[in-house]
Amino acid sequence: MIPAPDFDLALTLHSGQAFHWEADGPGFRGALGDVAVRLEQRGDLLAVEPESASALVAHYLALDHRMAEIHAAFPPGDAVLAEAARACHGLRLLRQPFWECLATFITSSMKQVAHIRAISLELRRRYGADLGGGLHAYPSPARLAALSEEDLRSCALGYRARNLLGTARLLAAGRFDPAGLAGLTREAAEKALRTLPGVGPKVANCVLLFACGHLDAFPIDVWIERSLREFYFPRRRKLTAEFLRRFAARHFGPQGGYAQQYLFHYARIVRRRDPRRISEPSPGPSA
DNA sequence: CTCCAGGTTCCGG
DNA sequence: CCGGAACATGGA
Repeated sequence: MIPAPDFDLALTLHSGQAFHWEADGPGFRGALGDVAVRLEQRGDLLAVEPESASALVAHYLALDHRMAEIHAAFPPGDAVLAEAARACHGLRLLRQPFWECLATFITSSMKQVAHIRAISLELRRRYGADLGGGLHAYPSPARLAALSEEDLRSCALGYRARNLLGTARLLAAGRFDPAGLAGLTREAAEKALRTLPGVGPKVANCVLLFACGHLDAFPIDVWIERSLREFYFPRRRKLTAEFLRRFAARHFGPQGGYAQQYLFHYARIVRRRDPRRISEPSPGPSA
């Protein structure tokens, strides 16, 4: 048992950061890197099996993030963000292993969350180390690099197969060193990541936020774009990616990553409740 | 059947 | 620099 105040395990594991956790009764099972663990929340405590993985789990779940300070740094007058943050109480930005985060988000483009999950689990099952109990580690760059594009396409990867394979081969060959990102600024790290095939601004920022600890990273996907458009710029004709990026950095500040994750998840919650609440990108009351 | 999904890349103006 | 289109697959 480890202390986990202001934390919501189910919310965190279902917030679209990692895609491989499986419900197991009131708890969850999954691979944390190459360690199989079971997690179960009991109030402000977290039961971890095996107990020897407790420190690993606490780090992965970012239980040390000081949420009060993070929320205090949000723009004071932003009622939308305050509402989203309230709805997402207990959500943490994970510290995921670099490679599986990068790889899963390369496979995420133009895919629903359920599809990303299916692809991730299939890659693990076929090519990942068997951890017992039906759990598998994410296959290493070297393992994937040895496969053919056809192997990957048969995991329902579609056109993403080429990108995943290309990136896996660059890492396996030592032509791209993840450790080299550690000392870089967010901007420099993003630039380096974007040299990889299948990694554009969105995927790069996901990796920076969910794996590299850059809490100012702000991935802009279709959901965030809709939210920003609807809540912050309902009357503006066109919103370029660059404009939104600058706005987010200025408005949400150094903890923008948390704001982003709250807005992302909130938009999806609201949409489930009422599909018309978050509108399509088409502007204007002409309908 | 049509539309869309946590985008990236390439191409023509 | 900008808008558009191609890219695979499956669920709603």
